[in-house]
Amino acid sequence: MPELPEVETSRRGISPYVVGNEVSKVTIRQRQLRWPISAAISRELPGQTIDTLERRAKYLLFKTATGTMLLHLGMSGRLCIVKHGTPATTHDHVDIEFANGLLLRFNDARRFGSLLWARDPTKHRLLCNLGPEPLSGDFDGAYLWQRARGRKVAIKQFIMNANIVVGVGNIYASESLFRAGIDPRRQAQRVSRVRADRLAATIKEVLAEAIQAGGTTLRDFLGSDGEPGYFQQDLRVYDREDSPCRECHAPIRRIVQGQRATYFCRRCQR
DNA sequence: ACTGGCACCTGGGCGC
DNA sequence: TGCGCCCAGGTGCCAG
Repeated sequence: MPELPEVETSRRGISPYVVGNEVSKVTIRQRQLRWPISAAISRELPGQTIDTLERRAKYLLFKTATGTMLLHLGMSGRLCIVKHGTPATTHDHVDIEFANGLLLRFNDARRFGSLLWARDPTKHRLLCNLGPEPLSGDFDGAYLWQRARGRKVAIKQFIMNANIVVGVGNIYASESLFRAGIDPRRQAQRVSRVRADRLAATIKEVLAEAIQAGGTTLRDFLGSDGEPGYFQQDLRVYDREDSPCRECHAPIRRIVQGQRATYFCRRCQR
């Protein structure tokens, strides 16, 4: 589920039901996520209004008058909006109830997600060292190329490093490298200035397209359905091992880099 | 300062 | 049908 486009899709989906509403109750069924859920969540949140719902990297930021709730979906986290009294099922770890009769439910089978409290999120240890947002003006080829000086790590792992740029997950790393025609194994420092421009552009393009596609799944958010998203049909290499490249028909290869699967076309990517 | 490897956790799919 | 194995969209932390 949660790459940056999915997190952004979730943000847009739940925003209308959350922003401007008062929290009436917090129910925590499973406190042990990636880190224990901050005790401050159930202490601070009830009685407060969610003023804004923002996203930084793959974190959702629920801002209130006294602080911010940070929510990360990890690998398997999902959010849905349901009515009060809707029975919880397996892995429904947290409910944030609102005075309007609805509640925000957090479900996370693998429990790699997290729910934390911060007075000032910009100073939080998990957020303060993050790289720029990929869709912002702060991220471009010049920046990417500059940061890659002296870096021998493979370009795929380099763009997945959140200190360099946030939000490029395993799927979109492969997809943007394919579109840029760059071999994922190439050392970061060996990507030319011109191709760094190209790569920054394809990262923005792929993420923007995926948000667009994810946006089409927003409709039945209230129904709490797990939403598949439509970007899957636009994937050119991810999860397509041995299938023909859509450009040259050579078989798509699967390799492992940093214990993660990488998919690419040997002929199209150099 | 970089890099690679491990850790956290559950569930689905596959081969036998 | 059951069991063992591998894989999964993230990312902080550790040792070298």
